[in-house]
Amino acid sequence: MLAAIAAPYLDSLNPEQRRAVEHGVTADGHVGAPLLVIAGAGSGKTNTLAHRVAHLIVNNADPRRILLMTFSRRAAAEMARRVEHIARKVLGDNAGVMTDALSWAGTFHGIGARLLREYAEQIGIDPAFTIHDREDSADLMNLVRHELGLSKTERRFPTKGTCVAIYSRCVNAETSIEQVLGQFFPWCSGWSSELKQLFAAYVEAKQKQNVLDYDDLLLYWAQMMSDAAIADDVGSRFDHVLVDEYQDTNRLQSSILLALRPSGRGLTVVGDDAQSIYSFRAATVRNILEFPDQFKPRAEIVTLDRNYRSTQPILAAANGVIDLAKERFTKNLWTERPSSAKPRLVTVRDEADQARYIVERVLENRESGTLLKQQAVLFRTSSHSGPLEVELTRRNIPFVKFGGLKFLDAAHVKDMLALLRFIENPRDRVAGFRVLHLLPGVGPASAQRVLDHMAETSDPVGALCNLPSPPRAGTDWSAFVEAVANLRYSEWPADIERARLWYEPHLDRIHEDAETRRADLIQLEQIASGYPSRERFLTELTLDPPDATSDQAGVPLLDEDYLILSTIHSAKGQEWKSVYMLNVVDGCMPSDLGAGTSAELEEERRLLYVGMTRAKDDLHLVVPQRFFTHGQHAKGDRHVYAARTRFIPDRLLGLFERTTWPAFAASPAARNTGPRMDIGARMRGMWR
DNA sequence: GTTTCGGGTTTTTTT
DNA sequence: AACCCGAAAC
Repeated sequence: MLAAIAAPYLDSLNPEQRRAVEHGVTADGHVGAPLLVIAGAGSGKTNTLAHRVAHLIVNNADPRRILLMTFSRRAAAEMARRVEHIARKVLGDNAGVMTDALSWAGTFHGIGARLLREYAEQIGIDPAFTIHDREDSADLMNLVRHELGLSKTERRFPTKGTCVAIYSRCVNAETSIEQVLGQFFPWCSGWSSELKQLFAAYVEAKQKQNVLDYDDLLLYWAQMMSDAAIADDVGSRFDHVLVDEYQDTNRLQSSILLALRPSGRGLTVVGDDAQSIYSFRAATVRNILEFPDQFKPRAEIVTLDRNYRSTQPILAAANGVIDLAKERFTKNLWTERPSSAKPRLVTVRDEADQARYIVERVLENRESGTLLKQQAVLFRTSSHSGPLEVELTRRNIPFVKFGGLKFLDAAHVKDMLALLRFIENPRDRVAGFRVLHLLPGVGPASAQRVLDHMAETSDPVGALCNLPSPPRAGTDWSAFVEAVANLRYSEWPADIERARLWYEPHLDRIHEDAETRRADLIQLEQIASGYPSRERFLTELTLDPPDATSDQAGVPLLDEDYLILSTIHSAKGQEWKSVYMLNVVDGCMPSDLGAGTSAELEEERRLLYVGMTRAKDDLHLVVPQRFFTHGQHAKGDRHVYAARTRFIPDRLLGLFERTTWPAFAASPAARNTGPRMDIGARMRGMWR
């Protein structure tokens, strides 16, 4: 066994990081025993993983045979960039060539899609499948539900979204309907036989239409691996498999991993049990906890508990929060970054003051040299940032928002994508339905007839061309057929412009604000021109949608400065100099929807922990006391009083600096702006 | 058959 | 408040 090349680039690492990087690496291509890295928040996890990959490459591992799975494609790209940077120190200019060959870096879903297209023939599927996102899946579920007559039951049947959620959890958690219903959807437990029937029909519909949903990308991959010959073939393509954010993977993903490397040799997983926040997606922290014992000999465990990100007071507060968790975590973080400034727990009157407080602090920071980009506002739920967005717009402060509504969720963007998908895969009924619906005079019945006709033949587009116009579609029909026929054979990326030209009249007719929407479509066209083919564009856009929205139509230019707004979920893995957390009150954190079971509550606690540990120097938790209620009882200035989050009980208060803002309103009762408490509203609220 | 209107229900986070 | 579904009007 050849000793590994020990290079000076490892000198910057601490002993534990170095162990994680060097574990099982030798210069002769030997593949080491499995490795689990427990990497706390801010412990240099990404850096360590990047060093490990670089170290493998420097020691003659073939980068084309390294599989690197990350949580998002953005994380994969960042990893590749860092690997090249590190490898360059040793390999010089060759490093670029080597790391470009790091072509198997992406998400589980992305890698799955790629492998499935490649192995399509062997497993009997058409490689030209299209991929349904969550909303498409719900739409198809709805169509199927309708066909089965489950939409007009005596008792109300679960909504399409709920059906998809149940289905998805069964698949991803590898458990039965009964178990899933009992544990997570108790109000639907009377429907288990109907749901089974529905899911069977749903699966059949997907197959007929040659579409896969998100879950299928994992499920088909896992199933494919149950064939020994294929599993061998796929497994033998890779010498090393590395998985990041392993705490947020589900059972299905761990099955895939195990099938890929049954012995665990060459396998590295990295994660933090204290940061698991995706259990709503069936992720389970048991994956990471049980990982070592899946193999014999056991996997090596390396724990990174030194935090390089946050100051000591910030870390102390975050540790205080997570210490109150029901289960003990595998480590406690420590730091050597002293500071006298405790994180602030700021009480403000209402959400408007909360927005003003943050804007003031943000501008103050910018005055003293902290770019907007180095500051972030985090929140539990996308809509929480509404009042702040209004204030930022009013004061002309640019911002980019991550999480929540996506560019691709806009109806007009979906329309365009549906048309392209329909061209790509004419059997995709959800896409076809959506496109046909755009034609005036065409409703569900006509659309269904057209799609049925197409489904019967081996040449669906040909059938479409020969079909008579539905009764009331008029001249729009021939324009549509012509557009489809032309697009079928046109060249990428020219077809997207053609598609837009066909769509624009409909856009004008359907939407009042056609002008702003048109700008989105032009932007979509620009995004599209960056992809080599229609198939790649559709696949990658579905699996990795651009996740930012901003006050401007497009994403701001890279050199511009802007404030970051993000859901805590989307803030995963990131860090900022200053972090502000909105609505640190019970009902928002924990979300009152997520406070049902104890497990859900614990996850909400970890969510607060994840948010707090994003901060390097400066952390503000803002607690508005009063919320104007919206929704059903949105009349007049009805409001409710909120309490500080239960995750920061009195005994943790010493870890924070408590302030009230604005400063002169030391006690809310001292304000003469109205009664402190609307006791009548509270009493009435008890019975709603 | 399609569109529009009204009443009842839902409720977050995302690949 | 937004959404979904069913029923009446076009």
